[in-house]
Amino acid sequence: MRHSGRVMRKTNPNFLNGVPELLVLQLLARRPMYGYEIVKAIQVETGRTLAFGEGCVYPCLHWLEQEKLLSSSRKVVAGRSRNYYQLTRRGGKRLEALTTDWDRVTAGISQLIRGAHA
Amino acid sequence: MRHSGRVMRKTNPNFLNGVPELLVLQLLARRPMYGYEIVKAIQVETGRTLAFGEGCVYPCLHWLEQEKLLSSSRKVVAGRSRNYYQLTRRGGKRLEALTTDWDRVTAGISQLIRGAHA
DNA sequence: CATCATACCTCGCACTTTGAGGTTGACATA
DNA sequence: TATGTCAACCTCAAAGTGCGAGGTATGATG
Repeated sequence: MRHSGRVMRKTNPNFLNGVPELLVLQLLARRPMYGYEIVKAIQVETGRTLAFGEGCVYPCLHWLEQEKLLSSSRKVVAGRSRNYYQLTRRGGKRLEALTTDWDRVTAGISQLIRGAHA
Repeated sequence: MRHSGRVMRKTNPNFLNGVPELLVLQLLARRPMYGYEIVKAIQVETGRTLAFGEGCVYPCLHWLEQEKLLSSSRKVVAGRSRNYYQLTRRGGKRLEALTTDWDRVTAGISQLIRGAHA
């Protein structure tokens, strides 16, 4: 992910890296969530396979918001202040694109692993 | 991949990174190949989805050999000097492990993407 | 003989994640 | 009321990774 406002990668899609971005967008497509919640959700919903730390997720959220893929709103729930993030329309499109990319990448790798009957 | 002889990562498996290592080992499990050939093979056999450059593959090969996961032997074919790499027994075990990891990771991510009916 | 493709290699840069740190406020318990 | 613990946010240095561009040398093609 280009936290520093860089360009899109040319050859390989941002994957094999940008996974956190995909997961965050996917989770937020279901319902608005706040950062801390997302960190936990990634652990739980991947069956403990993945665990991206806060130091990864928070910067990711900030960058996504800056890019207008997410919008945020502070809410106080149960005496706690939370910053809820929500998918924008652009974010939705982005999610679609990333999901397609992910599918292509895994398909490609599977193809090679399975022995490439091509 | 730990080109600098580092330790295994604690949380997330080396994937979403170590993909090149997986692909290289997998290709060599089929038959011995030389570096340049591997670079091209990855492009072709993933259906142009992935393209790891020589600057990625060569260091990877060197590291794998150093770790005794591969062995190499120079051969002259068609007037060209080629360095053929071959999987060692250790390399085979490593490949099994990495494949398992890869399956777990993709399963985890798919689970989250598909909506986690857990 | 110039140019291209093969075949090997290395390095620096940019990017990403890790892991550990810090802050604030709520709530429990002793 | 002190202590601790969790929720919730945040940041940063360090380590890991791949990209892209560089470089060498040989053989084939025109």
